[in-house]
Amino acid sequence: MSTSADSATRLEDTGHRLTATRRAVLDAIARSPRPFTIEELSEGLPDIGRATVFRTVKLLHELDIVCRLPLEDGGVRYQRAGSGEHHHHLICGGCGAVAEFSDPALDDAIERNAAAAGFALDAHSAELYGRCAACRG
Amino acid sequence: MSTSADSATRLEDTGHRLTATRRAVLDAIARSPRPFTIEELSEGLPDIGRATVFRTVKLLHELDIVCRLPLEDGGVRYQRAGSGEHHHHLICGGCGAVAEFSDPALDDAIERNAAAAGFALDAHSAELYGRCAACRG
DNA sequence: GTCTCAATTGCGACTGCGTATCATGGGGAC
DNA sequence: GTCCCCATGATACGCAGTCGCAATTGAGAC
Repeated sequence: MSTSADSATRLEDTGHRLTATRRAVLDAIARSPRPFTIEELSEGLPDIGRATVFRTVKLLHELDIVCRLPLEDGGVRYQRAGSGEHHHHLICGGCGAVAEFSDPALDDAIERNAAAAGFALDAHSAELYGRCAACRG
Repeated sequence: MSTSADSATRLEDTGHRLTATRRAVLDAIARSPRPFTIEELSEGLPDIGRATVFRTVKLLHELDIVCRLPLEDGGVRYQRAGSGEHHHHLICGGCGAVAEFSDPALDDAIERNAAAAGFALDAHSAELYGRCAACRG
């Protein structure tokens, strides 16, 4: 699990300033128990401008400190990146919980299909939507 | 390959009216050689209101007549649904070409991971981003 | 410490995509 | 033809995200 302090280090290591504002955003993200929207994050940080929250989350996404979750309805939420490793998401439509998983077989299948079509793969996304065990009860 | 006429039939079969406006939208989509944005479609149909184009494409998407392509940059394009069967997309970042493929191994991997996490799967998406053979030349 | 300068911030205006409202028009069952 | 209701167009609106710019601030140089 990456901490707010780890993320701060990553920011500095990549040549970005570690400002009080960014610390506050990182802490708010670290405290968030579940995937958040920019709006929610911004509400919890009333002294920080909305544009800055957008800019900061965008930066954190570029640094793989947070990951972006495209939702089934077209909306977007963000979440701390667990390990930094490549992974996919299972998103519960009931409670919004997100589980991460990685599976070499899945990645293999993706690469095989890209190669078969003559594509050089840059990136891919795979999101699974359903109901978690708790929401099926 | 589904045609504009097939789509018209599907519209009527599902209890929707086949109006001149909808025919025009279906024809414009059938004529589109590559994935289109609502904006592009609307430009080609100057006599049809923008809201109507949005409404019509949304309806066609619900009927699986067109499919929605989320792009790497967060944008969205649409495309005639090829077969109506379940499939995934390879999207070229160079020329915008989209190739469809389906792969039971990929779907198996997805279902296996959902089951392992205790999720009941409703839907999933898998988009692959890269460069097609022509754009790599 | 303090100087300095580029990175960062906040504000507010702005853009773009998509939706809601509502009066008008047109399809098709009868 | 009549009637009802779906579909349409125009426009206003809402929302997410970005831009421009002036003011602020971090952090290395000294």
